[in-house]
Amino acid sequence: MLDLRYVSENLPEVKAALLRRGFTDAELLDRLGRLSEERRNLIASVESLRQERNEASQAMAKISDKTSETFQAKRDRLRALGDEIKRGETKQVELEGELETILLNLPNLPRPDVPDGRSERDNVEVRVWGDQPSFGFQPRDHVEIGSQLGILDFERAAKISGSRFVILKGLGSRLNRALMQFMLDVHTSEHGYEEVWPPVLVKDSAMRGTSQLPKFAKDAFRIAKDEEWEAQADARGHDLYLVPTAEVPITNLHADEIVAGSDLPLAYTGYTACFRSEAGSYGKDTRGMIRVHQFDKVELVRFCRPEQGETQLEILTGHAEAILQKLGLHHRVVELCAGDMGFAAQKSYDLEVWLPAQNAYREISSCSWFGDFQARRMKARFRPDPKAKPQLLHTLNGSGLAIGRTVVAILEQNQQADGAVTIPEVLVPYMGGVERIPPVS
RNA sequence: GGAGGAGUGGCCGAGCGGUCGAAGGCGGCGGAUUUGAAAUCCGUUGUAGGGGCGACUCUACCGGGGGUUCGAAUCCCUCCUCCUCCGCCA
Repeated sequence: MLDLRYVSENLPEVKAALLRRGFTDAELLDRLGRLSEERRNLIASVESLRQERNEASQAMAKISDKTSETFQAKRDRLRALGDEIKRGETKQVELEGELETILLNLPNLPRPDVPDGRSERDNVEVRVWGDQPSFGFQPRDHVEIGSQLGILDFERAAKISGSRFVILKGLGSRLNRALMQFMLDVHTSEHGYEEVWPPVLVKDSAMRGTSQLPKFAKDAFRIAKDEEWEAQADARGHDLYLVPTAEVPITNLHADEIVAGSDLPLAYTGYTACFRSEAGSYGKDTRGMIRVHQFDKVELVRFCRPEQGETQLEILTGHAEAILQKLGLHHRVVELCAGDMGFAAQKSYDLEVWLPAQNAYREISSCSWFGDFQARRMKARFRPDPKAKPQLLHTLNGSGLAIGRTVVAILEQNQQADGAVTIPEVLVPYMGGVERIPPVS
């Protein structure tokens, strides 16, 4: 959420910045400006009425004879004053509700250094790591490889849960588990993150804190979705969302808190299953496990002082990238253009891993710096030093990494002519010594 | 699911319907004392919004919301959360 005061006082700049990311509703911003002005005037008048009432009320307390005519007269006058205050308060609640609705639907402002652009085609390649693996044969895609090795089962997943689900089996399941362990181990013991195992069902306030709500409700799975179910008395207390990413519960760790400046930066890593409805992605990546309703991910979350944000983003991106490097997976880093960034981000890097069967780089991690955008929604603050006033934190997060897509990349990049897949060396200990998933004869 | 109990400032804990933003303690910060530290003493210490260049000032906030009242931390209603016991359960 943007700062109301900042937006009201800098309308032209805000319009220009939002335009860069394709937000063209200038009228909405003008309306916000008018409402903000109205609110300010209203507050001034209501407060002076309240002051008048407070002073008069105190005088009332000093009148000993509560039945006297003067007391009665004053009381009647104050009753009218009280009504007037109430009307003003009601109006204020209305205005602030409208303002909040607008603010909750405004995306973050891209940093000035974020490149212009409308879509992912305009993203800027920052660096490429490793070489494209070359095969002496036509590389197959992970669906083919996984099905043949008996480690991925899409048919049975569809039977049980529908489309866009996958079942991992045998060494495939083990690989998934090994990756989770490996990533968490690296981030905790080498990168200094504190490990967190959070709930995967969260309240709407948490979803609002990190900006999945209110704008992207269609993308999330919600418990108590239909009205009939919701109407049941038993359903109360279960209005929860399945997390689309561990970012939600982990970032909200410090919602409504004031942390000590001396504790910053804070760094957390955690694994969760992630659930996404993939609304509006019909026909996109329907094959395989690139885009499924449920996947596993290890997430990195950092909290810092505003002035640390820029550096922290580089650090966090490096931590995510280190996983790809240790796994020996060819990939590149791109900086997202203004038009391709997520709603809450003010600057983002994507890590894209090479998928030979698609002859393309595909996103495997997105690392973002949100400024105080999420912190304002969450009321997550820090005290710069013990005497100072609290300030909004800056938040960052990134996948470290999406495990499903990592499995895909390993299968595709490490496939052998005989149909086997080699296990990256760093994972072998986590695989109980298994060095390759053998071909089925 | 059943039965009880409780929600006050960073924490603990008082609080007659009216000078209560709220006693006291702890913690934090500043200072005195000390060679240094501990102990002790003194002072200070919430958040948000509005106005003012500023010193400053006004308003709101005692789990959330609503109500009664001239006036609510204090009375009423309601919701939420937490704790204890019983039942069920991985």
